[in-house]
This record gives sequence, structure tokens and C-alpha cells, in this order.
Amino acid sequence: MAGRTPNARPTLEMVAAAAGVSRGTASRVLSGAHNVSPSAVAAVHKAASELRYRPNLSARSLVTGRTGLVGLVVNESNDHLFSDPYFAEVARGAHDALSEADVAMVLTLAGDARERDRLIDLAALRLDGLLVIHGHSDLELVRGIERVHVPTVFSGRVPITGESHVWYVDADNRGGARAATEHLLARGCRTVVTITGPRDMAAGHDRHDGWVDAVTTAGLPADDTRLAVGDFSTDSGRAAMTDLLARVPDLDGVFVANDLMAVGALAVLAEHGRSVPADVAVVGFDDVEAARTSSPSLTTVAQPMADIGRRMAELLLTQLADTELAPIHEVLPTTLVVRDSA
Amino acid sequence: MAGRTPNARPTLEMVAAAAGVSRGTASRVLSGAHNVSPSAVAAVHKAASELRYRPNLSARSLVTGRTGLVGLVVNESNDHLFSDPYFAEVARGAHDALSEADVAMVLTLAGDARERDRLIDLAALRLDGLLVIHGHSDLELVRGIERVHVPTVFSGRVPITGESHVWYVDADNRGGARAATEHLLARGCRTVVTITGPRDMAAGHDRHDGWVDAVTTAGLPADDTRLAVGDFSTDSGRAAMTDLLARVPDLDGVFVANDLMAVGALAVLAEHGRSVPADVAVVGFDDVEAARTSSPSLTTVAQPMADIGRRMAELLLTQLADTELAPIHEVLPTTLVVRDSA
DNA sequence: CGCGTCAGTGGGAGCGCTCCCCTGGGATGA
DNA sequence: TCATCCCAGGGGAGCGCTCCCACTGACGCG
Repeated sequence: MAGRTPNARPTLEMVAAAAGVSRGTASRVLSGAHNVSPSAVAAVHKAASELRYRPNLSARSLVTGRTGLVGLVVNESNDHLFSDPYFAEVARGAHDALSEADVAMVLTLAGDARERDRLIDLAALRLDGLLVIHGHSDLELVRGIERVHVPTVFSGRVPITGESHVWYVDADNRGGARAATEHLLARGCRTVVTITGPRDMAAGHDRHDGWVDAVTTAGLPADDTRLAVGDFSTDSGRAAMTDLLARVPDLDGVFVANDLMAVGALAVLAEHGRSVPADVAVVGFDDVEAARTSSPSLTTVAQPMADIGRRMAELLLTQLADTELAPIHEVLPTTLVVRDSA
Repeated sequence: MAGRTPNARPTLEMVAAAAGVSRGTASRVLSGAHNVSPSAVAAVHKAASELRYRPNLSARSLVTGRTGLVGLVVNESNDHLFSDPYFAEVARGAHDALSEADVAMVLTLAGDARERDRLIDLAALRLDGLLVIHGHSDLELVRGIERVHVPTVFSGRVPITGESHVWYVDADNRGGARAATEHLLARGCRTVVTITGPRDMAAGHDRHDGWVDAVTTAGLPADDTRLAVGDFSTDSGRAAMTDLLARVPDLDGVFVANDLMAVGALAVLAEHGRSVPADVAVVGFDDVEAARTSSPSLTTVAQPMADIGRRMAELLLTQLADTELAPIHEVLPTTLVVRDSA
């Protein structure tokens, strides 16, 4: 009685029968009609919608070799990056671009080695491509992905030497940092220090370079005595600012490599009685919510996060369409958002 | 020359041949060996690993009717919930439980009607089940999902009347709110007001009820004059607190339905010269990062977010294994975390 | 010693689709 | 008028797998 398929989903065969054409013709109609008469097209569409036909994607995949599935990989061990607006925005941008192409996004974590291996397995098994939100540089991950030959686009520059087929989309971290620092200089700051991110993250590295660019161009010193290293967290920003205040008491401008650390720096500055921006001007990076709500509100560098995600998805689609393509590296512009802190 | 499959992936057939058994036997071995001799098991495993065999999941799905794909649905229109720790933690818990069962998680947004329809389409098309992180109650979404008969588990109570097959996992919002309010009462607060969340979110509704429970049990008034409604954002917490201070000047305890609003309330209290907790004691809900870093640090109700995700996944897996099961509603306990604000 | 039983195995059928080759017939050109 | 071309459409093959049924041979029991 109650078989395994009480009301079995209609198949292409049934649609074809209802439309009075063959399965082949119905297939042609349903996947971008070529060489089909208008009457057949109409009949098939009518039958399909009447029967509420939905193609069986497994069957399609079996023959096309495509799954229509793309992995969204986050390589952070804990949930910091995961609950981060950067992740959220990039994911949303990617989601939008992908869903327009009828591709679904599989969320995968690759924080530790076990998760990484599982991901690579999964990718080889059923994913057409990978979108990797690449926090700290994870060479193991890059190598693992290359080994299984799955088309991939990274967010953030991937610092690989040698012949590598890595595609990526990044914000212009260096240019943004340079612009931020130049803004400080233009305000009249003469002792511009920086709080950088971790060295093993391309974003941290590049933003540091941008600061160096601007400071040296202005003929000022950009050595390590004018710099403190944080880890992109608010607490590390506090610590770095405290450290810098002790080492460079006459500082009058700070470029902080992200907003969270900048908020920490702002708090320390206030505790030390330094008025912002009168005594010390501060510029952050990212333009997250906290930049608007801090006091004073934070001048910062905005990066087009949703666009990064969207562009990653588009490049992946391109790569999927032509696997032989040479790697593309795309750098998206940043914009300085001037608020009260500088 | 360069055909479409330069080095074609090995098939089960090839593994079977290499192991000297039939395809049927190889299949049996690879999917939980039953009635297979130890020697055959060993031979198949050896051949499979030597050939680096990976089953074609599309082929498997085609015959089993299962895709091994579960949708993770977020029904917020913007990225607020999406970048929220609640989402991050629930997603992580679900991810862990699911990946242990070799099920992948497809991230899907269902903020507006278009996205919702697309999701329902997608679900009917290729998803075995759905995990819905249900912010505001979206009846359209619930109905749409029921229509396509896809097993689903919601996060958060789903307030549906009538016969409905909804499964959900929720935190004990009402009990947590009651405990929070009782804590305020136990400290000696006599005029305990509340800032609630939106009425159309079950969490907002239930936390309000918990406050009512505790306040009325203490023989105190719990009417609408002692309450202000926010939308779970920091700004709305500020507004609500300002409003309450004007309407109930002698208030000495505030139960705020989430931490973000509580942080806003704390700021307003400070601006009005009310010392926390000496003049006014404040308790929040959620135990997010901000609760630890606010000043004073926030006493709050922690909910087991990762467990909610994990449990949702487990219930979905149960449901997948036996579709006839009656709906399960699970409520997970919360814990009061006492810090400085109360 | 013959029969039934049962673990172990082989292999056919078939999931629903796309691809591709083939046919039929109308339009075209000689 | 007849050969040629081409466009629509039909339908077989086959993707890689699981399911199931039938078969084999070893074993136990009457």
C-alpha cells in the first residue's frame, strides 16, 4: 500500500508525456531551449508547471558531473571571525551572486586539521568549487585544496611563492592604509605610529606596508619603535596603545589596522587624558558598526565587503566555466570615512 | 587527447575488479558491511584506498533519494542576526553534529519573500531537511516549508496554533527571565522594570512572561507602565531606558531582554548619574561578548547556543531516520551569570 | 545419505537525467 | 521534378550507484 513514494515526484518522462513530446525534447526545453519549436516549448512549460515538476538534481549531476554546490570555507579555529561582520558581509555578497546562478553554498569550517581534512574530502566528493574566507594564512589548506584540483577563490591575498594557481579577491589594504596615514599627516600629525595586525595575516602585513609608504614619503621615520603588534581584538588594541604611549609619549597620530583595536586604543587614550582628536588623531580600518558608535566616532577605512563576496563568487563561476583560465587577482578599492577621531 | 576526464575518478566497478569481488559486494562493504566475509572486506578496503576511491554522491543520491544536504536557514532581512553570535554559535553546534553524520550544511537566507520562495524551491529540490534559525516569527515561511514536506527543526519556539508538525529547540527564555528577575528581587530591588524585545519574536514574548512571573509572585505590579519595548538593538535599549527613567523615576532594578539593549541601558543610566548596581541593578540576557566588556560588567542569563544548534541537528537527523515521528519540542536550561551590574 | 538452511556473493534492474545520433519531412536549389 | 540540406524531434545509451533476487556451497539434522 503505502509504498516508499506515496505521491512520487513527477519525472521528466511524465512531463514529456503530458506535453506530447519526447523526453529529449522536454529536456532541451527545460535547459535553455535550442532547436525546439515554439509550440513544443509552450507545451512543455505548461505540462511542467501543471505537474509541478522539479528536476532531480542528483540525476542531472550524475550525468553532467556538476553538483551546483560551492563550499564557503572559514578557516578560523574559533568563532571570532565567524561572528565577524567581515564574514557576514562577504558571505551575503557571495550568496547573492551564487543564488542568481542557481548554485547553493555549503558552509564549512576549517579551523583545525581535522576539519580541514574533512573539508578537502567533502570538496573532492561533491563540491564544484570553493570560496575561502582566509583569515590567517593557512598554507596547509591552500596546498590541500590544490591537491584535489577544486576551483577556488580566496578572500584576501594569498602569499604563496612559486607557481601557484591561486585566485583571490582582496581589498586594497595597502592603499587604504596609506590613505589613512596620509589623512593623519595632512591634519598636521608629525609623530604617526601604528598598531598592526598579526604578521601571518595578509591584511595585517599589507596595512602595515601602507603606513610605511605614507610615513616614509613624508620623510618621517617608520621603524619598529613606532609600531606595536596586536591580534585584531579590542583587548590587544588596548595593550598596544598602552605600550606605544609609554614608548612614544609625544605621538600625535595613530593608524590602527582595524576598528576593534582602534576602539581599544581610544579607551586607553581617554584613560590617559589625551583628547581625541585634539591631542591624538586616530584612524581605524574596516568601518564596522563599532566605528560609528564609539566616542568619539572613528575615522576609518571602509572596504567593500559584500562586493568582495560577490566578486569572489563571480570569479569562481568564471573559473568553473573555463578551468584552463590563468589565475585572476582582483583588488577592490577602499574609501576613507572621515568621522570625529581624525 | 585531453578528453573530458583526463584521469577519471575510479568507480565502484573498478574497486570491485581490483578486489576480485563483484560490484554488489564492494558496495556492501563500503556502506556498513553486512553479510560479507572478512577477507572480502579487507580486499575491498585495500583496493579502495589504493585507487583513492571516492563514491559518487550524485549516483548514490539518485538511488537512495537522499542528498546528505541540510539547509541552514536564516530568516533575517539584513545581516544583523547573521553577524550575531547567536547565529554563529548555533551554526557551529549544528555544523559539528551534522558533519559527524556526514551531512553537509547549505547556508540559505530567507529574509524577504523572494529569498523565501527560492529557499523553499531549493529545499524541495535537493535538501533532506532544514534547520531554521527563526528570529521574528515568519508564518509564511513555516507554512511554505510545511507545504513541501521537508523535515525541519526550528530554533526558538514557533507559536503556531492548530495542528502543526513543527519541531523546535529553544532555550528556557521564560525560566531564565524569571531567574534574572528573582535575582533582582533577592538583591532587594522593589521597583523592577523591564525592557522587552519585539512581541513578534517568541524570545521577546517569553522573556517578558518570565519577568511577569517573578514580579507578580513577589506581589509587585507587572503592568505595562513598568515596561518598554525595544528591538534587541543597542540604540533601542538606550531609547527604552530613557523612556522608563522618565516614567518610573524610582526604578531600582531593570531586567533587559538581551545584552545589546542592556548595554544601551547602562550608558543611559550612567548619563543620568545613576550608579549601577548601587542605585539601579541591571540584568541582561544572552551572555554575549559585550556583557563581559561593558562597564560595569553585565549580570546576564546565558543560553547554551552551541547546544541548541547541536540538538537541532540531532533532532533533524532523528526525524530524517523516521519521518512518522511526532513533533518534539525541546527546551534547554539557561544559567544566570552574576557579574557587577546586579 | 538426502534434504533444508543460510551466510556469502554475483549481477540485473533501474533511479532520472543529458547527450548524441538518427530519422522524417519541409524548404531550397538545380 | 528530384536531390540536397537542415531543423525538430525521437529515443537509445549510459552516468555510478544501491537494491534485491537468485544462486552457490558448506553445514546440520533427521
